[in-house]
Amino acid sequence: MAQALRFRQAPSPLKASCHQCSLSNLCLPLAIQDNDLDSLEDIVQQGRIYNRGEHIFDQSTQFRSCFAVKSGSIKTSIITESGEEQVTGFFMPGEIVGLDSMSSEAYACTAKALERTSVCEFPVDKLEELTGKLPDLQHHMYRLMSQEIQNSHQLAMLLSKNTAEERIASLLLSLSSRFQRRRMSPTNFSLPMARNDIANFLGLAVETVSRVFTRFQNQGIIRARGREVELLDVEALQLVTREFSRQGCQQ
Amino acid sequence: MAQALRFRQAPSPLKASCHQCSLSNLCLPLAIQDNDLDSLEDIVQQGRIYNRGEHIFDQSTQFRSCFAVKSGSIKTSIITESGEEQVTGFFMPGEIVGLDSMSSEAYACTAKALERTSVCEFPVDKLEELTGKLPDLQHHMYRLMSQEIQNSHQLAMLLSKNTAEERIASLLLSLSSRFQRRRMSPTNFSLPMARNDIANFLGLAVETVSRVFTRFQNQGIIRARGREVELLDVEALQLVTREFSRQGCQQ
DNA sequence: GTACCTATTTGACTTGCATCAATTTGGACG
DNA sequence: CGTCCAAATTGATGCAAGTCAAATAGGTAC
Repeated sequence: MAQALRFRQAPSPLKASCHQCSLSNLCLPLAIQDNDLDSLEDIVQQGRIYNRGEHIFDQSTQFRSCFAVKSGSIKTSIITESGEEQVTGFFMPGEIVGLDSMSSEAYACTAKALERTSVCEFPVDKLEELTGKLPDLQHHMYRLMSQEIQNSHQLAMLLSKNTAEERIASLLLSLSSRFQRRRMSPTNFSLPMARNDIANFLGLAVETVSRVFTRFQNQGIIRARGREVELLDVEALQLVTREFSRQGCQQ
Repeated sequence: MAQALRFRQAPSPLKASCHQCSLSNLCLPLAIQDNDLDSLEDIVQQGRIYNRGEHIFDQSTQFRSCFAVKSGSIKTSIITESGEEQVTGFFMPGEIVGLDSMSSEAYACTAKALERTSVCEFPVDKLEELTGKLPDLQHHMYRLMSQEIQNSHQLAMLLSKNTAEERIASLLLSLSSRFQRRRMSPTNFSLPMARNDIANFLGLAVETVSRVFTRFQNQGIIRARGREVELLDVEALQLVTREFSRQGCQQ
């Protein structure tokens, strides 16, 4: 049984240490027993560090691996034949990127570091092999993928039914709860992405995003300076996200 | 080796026969070897027949099974706390419903028969057990779920970037190719869903859907009488879906 | 066939957000 | 510290699609 007394020496450069990772309660290790963690470590590769703007992988190149974000953040986007970009998601530490590519030989999207970002790499062939052996891990993979389907449905709903204000309030609250999961302040954080990415993701024009930010600010709901955001009135934000169901509310 | 001479007698009422199913090249059997088909048959239950409007399962009830459509068609939708409905998908024979619920104890959406519909039921606990034993089947599950993520991203893109005409053209073409996969006419089919469902799915008002249909009809691109649709000019439809990337095209 | 209800279509009007245009802010770098 | 370029903001205007309202068509039960 491989547990206890592990020396704090540096791991071999290509092998990640899930045992020591602070994200083990969010990432894949979350799913499995301590004594199976070694077999996960065996297949995980410590990815390199990416600077802002660098691509972790590119749409249409050969699909090899999924990636867990260790630090920093990633945006994924699809490029259409006509060259339009659609941002499909933002990924923060502990979250897994690349699950949407498991249906094909090629990556279905491009993943780009929004800031200085480090990742762990899971080669899919080995990952599939391992999930065949560890039912808990397999179950977790199903959960993750299913969760991503649900997220995407939520996004679709947001895009098809909600106003600009509601979309932005939802995004802020989503980020807030994701920061909170990592035991960071849920009301005081720095947006990893540009206004442009927010706009694209939410199906809005940049100008609209900017206007809504200032409107929220004037209403005293948030305080925003550049990418620094403070949520002053979370309840008000939550109210905004459900606003569209109001019936005859003036103001 | 279980193949050849199978008598055409009725299968036991609760057990489905994947061997004899005409959809075996679309559905789960697609993924696995002939000699593993028996183990799939062992866990599949022949579902009952649902009349139009009946629910196959309901959001927030205990998640037990995924379902393959045998005949007919199904729409899935999410109901928000405020009672709004968002249609998240349409499922035709050979397609699998319920994959978005595998992350939770409860169904993430409601599945409703759009017409007289029969299904096969895959209890998830047994399905997970089986995919642990059959790597090909596991791989196929990953593919299916990943494909559903991609579909949903495509939908999000459609909703956030495309006009009403483009959205409807896309839907018609999607249905067309799905009919074609089943060796039915890709240009002459009957819509399983009401205008209302189309509108909801595509984030439009019913009136807009109706107007676009008549506009397409006046342009000679389609012929539509109620739910009966004939695609008269598929190329024109494809052109419409890419229209938004035009630069300075008048008419 | 007639009555009734729902789905669909058509028309007139309104509006939220995109688009276009012009500043202002902010970060990177010599 | 000033220069330069990209990001963000603010203002003015137009339009695609929503909303409201009414007519028509389809489908089902009696």
